[in-house]
Amino acid sequence: MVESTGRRPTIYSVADRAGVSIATVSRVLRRPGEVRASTRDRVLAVVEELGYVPDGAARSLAVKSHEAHGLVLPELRGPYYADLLTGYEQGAAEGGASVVVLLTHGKDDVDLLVRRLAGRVDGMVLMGAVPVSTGTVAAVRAKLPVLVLADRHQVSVESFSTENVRSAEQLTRHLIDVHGRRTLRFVGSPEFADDVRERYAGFVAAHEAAGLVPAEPVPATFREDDGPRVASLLVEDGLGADGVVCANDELALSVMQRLLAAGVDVPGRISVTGWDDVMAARYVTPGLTTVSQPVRELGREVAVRMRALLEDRHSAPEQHVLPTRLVLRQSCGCA
Amino acid sequence: MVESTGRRPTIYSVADRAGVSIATVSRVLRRPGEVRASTRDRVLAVVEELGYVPDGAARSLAVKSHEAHGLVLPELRGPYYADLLTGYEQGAAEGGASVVVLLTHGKDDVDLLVRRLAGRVDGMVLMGAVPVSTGTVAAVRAKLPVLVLADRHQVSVESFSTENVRSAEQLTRHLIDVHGRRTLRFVGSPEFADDVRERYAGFVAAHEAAGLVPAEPVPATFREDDGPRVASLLVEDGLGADGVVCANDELALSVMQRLLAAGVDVPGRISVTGWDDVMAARYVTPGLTTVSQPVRELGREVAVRMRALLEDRHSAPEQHVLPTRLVLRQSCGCA
DNA sequence: TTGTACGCGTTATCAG
DNA sequence: CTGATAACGCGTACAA
Repeated sequence: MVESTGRRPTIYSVADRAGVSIATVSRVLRRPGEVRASTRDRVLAVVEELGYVPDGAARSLAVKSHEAHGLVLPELRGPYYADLLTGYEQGAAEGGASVVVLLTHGKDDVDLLVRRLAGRVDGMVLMGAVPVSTGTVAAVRAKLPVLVLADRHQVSVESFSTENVRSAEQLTRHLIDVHGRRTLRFVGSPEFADDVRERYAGFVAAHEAAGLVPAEPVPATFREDDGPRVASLLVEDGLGADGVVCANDELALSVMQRLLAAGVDVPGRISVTGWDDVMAARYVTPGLTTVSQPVRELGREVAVRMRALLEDRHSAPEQHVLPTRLVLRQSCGCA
Repeated sequence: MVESTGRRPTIYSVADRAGVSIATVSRVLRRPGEVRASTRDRVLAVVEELGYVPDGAARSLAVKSHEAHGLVLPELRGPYYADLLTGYEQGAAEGGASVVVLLTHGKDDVDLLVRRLAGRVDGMVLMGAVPVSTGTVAAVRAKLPVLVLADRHQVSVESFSTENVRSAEQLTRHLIDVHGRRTLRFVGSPEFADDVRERYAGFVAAHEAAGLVPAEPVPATFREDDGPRVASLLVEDGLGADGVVCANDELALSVMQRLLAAGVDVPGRISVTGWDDVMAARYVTPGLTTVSQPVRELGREVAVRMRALLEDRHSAPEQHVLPTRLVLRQSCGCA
């Protein structure tokens, strides 16, 4: 086989030019110790000269590994997913794998894309909120290790998440016990995502523990846009509530801003809390009381676990839950 | 429970089970129209039954395309990179390509990783701020199309960026003309990144146009941590300055918070401006005056351009510059 | 309409 | 220490 006319040098081009076989070129790159120094230097010189880089696809085919993980997220707004990706990428990189990101928002053929992705990676991480059919998940699981995040609906599949119920209970309890709140509202749609469901469960638990009756949740997505609607709903309601537990910070910030704009005293008249501890939470006035999740660490741990799974595919599915941390600022009533 | 066996079905398994040749299986998947309906259905049934997904590596090898682009970023903090990635992923997906993300922060072998990545993708996007040697860039460029972002140092390589000089000049001018500021300071290290350099250039230009002498920049990275240092520096300085133009919002928010905490009136005594328009900018008090960049659109346009480059590799390098928008809030002195 | 056979670029085994 | 060669799984001329 002679040099192909293609512009990209192959292992054959290098071998030819260095006067060795392709086996030697491969060895020089993978196990330099097994090659005589003089030969090695000659080959490396040619590699450098030609700018040779092994083709990843061919390599993957030969070693039977894509050296890549798939990470499927709904979107990338807010710090949560970005931090997750950051942590995951680090953990994956430590194992020599790169990360292929698939964002599902705005795509109408998610199932197809996920299936296709399954053919290019060694393992796949699925955010619980991504709109993918159980059939597709099953098909992918049959091919490679799958880890699901922030969704523990199915116990059969291994999952990671941050603690929600107890944190939400602790937060709600704080509002009730420390700040004497009695008519709290929860903002967010529990049926929307598993973590919201758990946060509401904690909200309910705190009420029951205090002998109070929890109110029905005020439906809202994770978008800031819902803030105004919720805020005016609270105001029109004659402000029957004296505290608002929001499913995330975007919602909380937006609601709080509207309340303040309407002349409502926060936290004097009403407490507001969020979830996530975004950057804005510590810059607004009053500072937003919220819950901080170790998202970056979560991402890294997920990656590490994925690497372990790739080594030994027969370990039983585990359910991992990482602890969160309550961040008390001023919006709840704390000094 | 379905388990991943590690031995995935291949095109041969499907062909065998369906009683056809692999060519037919391949055709059914790629050009269904060329196959008789009955045969097609039989094959598809087996595909479904076995959960067959074509191996991406083998496919790439055969079609000579990785169907993937590389995106190399320093990190993922703040909304900039996340938005960029979001836009790019969308644009790439429209062309059927996935995105492999490489984060360089904290890695000490960036050049190696970038070279390796070059073997797994069809094109590569490099953020100007990533610490990669010119030699590596040259080597990668020899293999595949490379697009550089927010760095126009080398005209030979095609680049994308958002407008900096004129926007910074306009912003500075606003502080001078509208708010009567005379002793402005620029916070950020021009030598750190190309876009910071350009923003400082605009800062200088506005001064010259107004017959003022621009002060030397106050060195600072993009990190929030530098805020306190800069703020106390300004205060200790007897607050010789009546305005601070920061290289980005993180810096501005941090500086502003410290100034306010020290009892300094913002914007009464001193104006503060940022760059990027992060979420916190519209929630703080006073609202942060800043510059908004169409980052998402930028990402998408870069992806579209990359796809064009992949079609026709012989177009001359272009320098693309997207317009930005000045966002006036209260921290500059506006009502 | 369907099947055969070869090429894609690398790794790894086994002789030499 | 080095070389020849067989996989790896898929797409596709070319034949039938």
